[in-house]
Amino acid sequence: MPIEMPQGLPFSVDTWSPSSKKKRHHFLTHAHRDHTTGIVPHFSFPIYSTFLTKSIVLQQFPQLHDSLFVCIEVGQSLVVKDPDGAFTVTVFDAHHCPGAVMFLFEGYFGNVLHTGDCRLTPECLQNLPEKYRGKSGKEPRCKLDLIFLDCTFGRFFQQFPSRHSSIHQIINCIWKHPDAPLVYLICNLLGQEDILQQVSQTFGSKIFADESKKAGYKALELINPDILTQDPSSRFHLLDGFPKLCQTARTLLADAQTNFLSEPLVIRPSTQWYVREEVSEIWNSRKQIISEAIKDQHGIWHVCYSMHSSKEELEWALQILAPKWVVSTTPGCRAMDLDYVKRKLSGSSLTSNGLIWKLFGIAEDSSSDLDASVIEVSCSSIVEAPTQRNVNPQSQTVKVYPVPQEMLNILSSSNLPPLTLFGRARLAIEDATLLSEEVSYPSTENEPVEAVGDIVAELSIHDAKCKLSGKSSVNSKDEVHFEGKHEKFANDALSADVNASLNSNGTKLPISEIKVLSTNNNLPEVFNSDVEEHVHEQESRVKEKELADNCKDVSIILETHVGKMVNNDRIAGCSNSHLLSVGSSKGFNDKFRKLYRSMNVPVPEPLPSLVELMKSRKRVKRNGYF
DNA sequence: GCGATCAGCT
DNA sequence: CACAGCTGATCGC
Repeated sequence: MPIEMPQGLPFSVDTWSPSSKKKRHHFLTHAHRDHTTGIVPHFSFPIYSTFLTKSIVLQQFPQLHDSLFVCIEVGQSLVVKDPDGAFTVTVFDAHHCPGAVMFLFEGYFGNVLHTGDCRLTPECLQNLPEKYRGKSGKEPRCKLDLIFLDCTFGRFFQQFPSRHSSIHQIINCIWKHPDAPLVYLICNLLGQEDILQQVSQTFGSKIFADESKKAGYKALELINPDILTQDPSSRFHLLDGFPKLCQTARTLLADAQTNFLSEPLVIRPSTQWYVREEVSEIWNSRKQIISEAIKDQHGIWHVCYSMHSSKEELEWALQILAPKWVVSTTPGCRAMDLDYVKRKLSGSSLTSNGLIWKLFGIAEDSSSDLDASVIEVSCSSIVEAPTQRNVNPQSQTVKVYPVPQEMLNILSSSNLPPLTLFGRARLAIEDATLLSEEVSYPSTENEPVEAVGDIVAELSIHDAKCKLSGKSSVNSKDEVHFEGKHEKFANDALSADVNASLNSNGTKLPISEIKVLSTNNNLPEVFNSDVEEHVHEQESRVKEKELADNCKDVSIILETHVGKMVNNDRIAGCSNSHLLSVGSSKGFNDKFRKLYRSMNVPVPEPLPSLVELMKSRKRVKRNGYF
């Protein structure tokens, strides 16, 4: 659940509302629906995202136009020019779902990392610039001023298996049930493609996906079309988790019984079942790592598959990054549950961090006494979701640790919307005066912005007289003019919005000028000595590089005003470049061994039925010879 | 009628 | 409390 950025930041991340539309730059971390809610009525140029995220979003919302997006890939940096000062944004893999990234912003506002939704694995952290990572218990050379952190499971103590391990558990579950004639996989979320790919690869079979339920796996068709089949005789079926999964599972099992068939397998890779109180309590009391699939009373096999970090992973990441300030991007003030945040607050170093006050639009004034007592801050959900009905402003109260006196004054003066320290930035930026506010920010104590990555492009945003012209391509350094009745635009919705912007902004619209400054291959360094991880890292680099190459010249993106740019081949080529040929028996054993080695797990025993078959073949041979 | 928003469900 | 996403009800234009 994304949150609005504080008024001191010139950009929005994953929010599409009238207030975030007033920001000058818009970033999209990934294409899950809860991060694109409102994008159709409240989009605004430019939207920065990866090529893959853009492609999925355009598929979901055909009303949007390709030219709204500026593609930026993992490992790349952009220098974005802004009236308040240029800032650099660098993109890192968020290990959440295909196309999902974290954004690191470095500029006059300080150094801000927005994780989007993420699984902050060691590998994920290693990709961040070295200066922001503390090593061997030491603090990093350069501290992040602020992290917007995905605290979805910040209250969940249970360790999550790695995604590799989760997929292995699924494969093992199937392996252990050779008699199951059908295997139903509830995997139609963006982010579960790896499961289907690995299952398909391991068992040498494509996965049946019902054409009538196409809406559920549209993104999958874009990312891994090769592993799907329309042939219902496949042993593997994609199953929709909705509606009433328990009932569906029971029906499938009962049908098999009626027809004297072996039980089918219904496998649900998800974290949801494990985080339910009754289940999580059992796991916590057992102090066991979730290492295999579990069957519930409905006959559904659950595998813990998480696209978000556990509390443990978050604590570990914060220890490494040692940020000055943490804001949860998830509701419920969950950053407050993190030990790092609690320690930080009790350390009461808040007054020294004037930069943060400015970001949140709070003047740093004379009285800087610290009130060492614990205070209660009203944490009304009405600010978080102003459009929600039936909300009780008094419903939530959180404990906050020592807080500066001026903060107390501000909170009690009540002319500002409630703000939860460290819990959640929830600032209704209703008065858009922030853009015109003359606030001079001190330069950060940190070193000057440095560009990291493959491509450094410069983007300058300025107000340009808006003429609609029929130009279908834009060269870099060209100013973009719009003229007349926008007949060259293939998409009516965009055109409508251009008109809307013209009206509301008095014929002015911010236009970007993009200039590619340089290209180099300085991808972020890797310092881990673990060879396996390093190899994996290299593979994902190759993938990233391929994607990056596809978007090398940022101006290309702007040249695609007309016609759709959703290029299935290109995307398929990227994601499947390392895919083994499905269904091929040639060199199967080797590939299996490689697959399992790559997952760092023992190679499983062959299927009992296969062993039986091999034995019988040997018997036949023997009988033939003698 | 259409689109936005929300509750409910898994 | 608790993924992400779908469906259907409701509201407002």
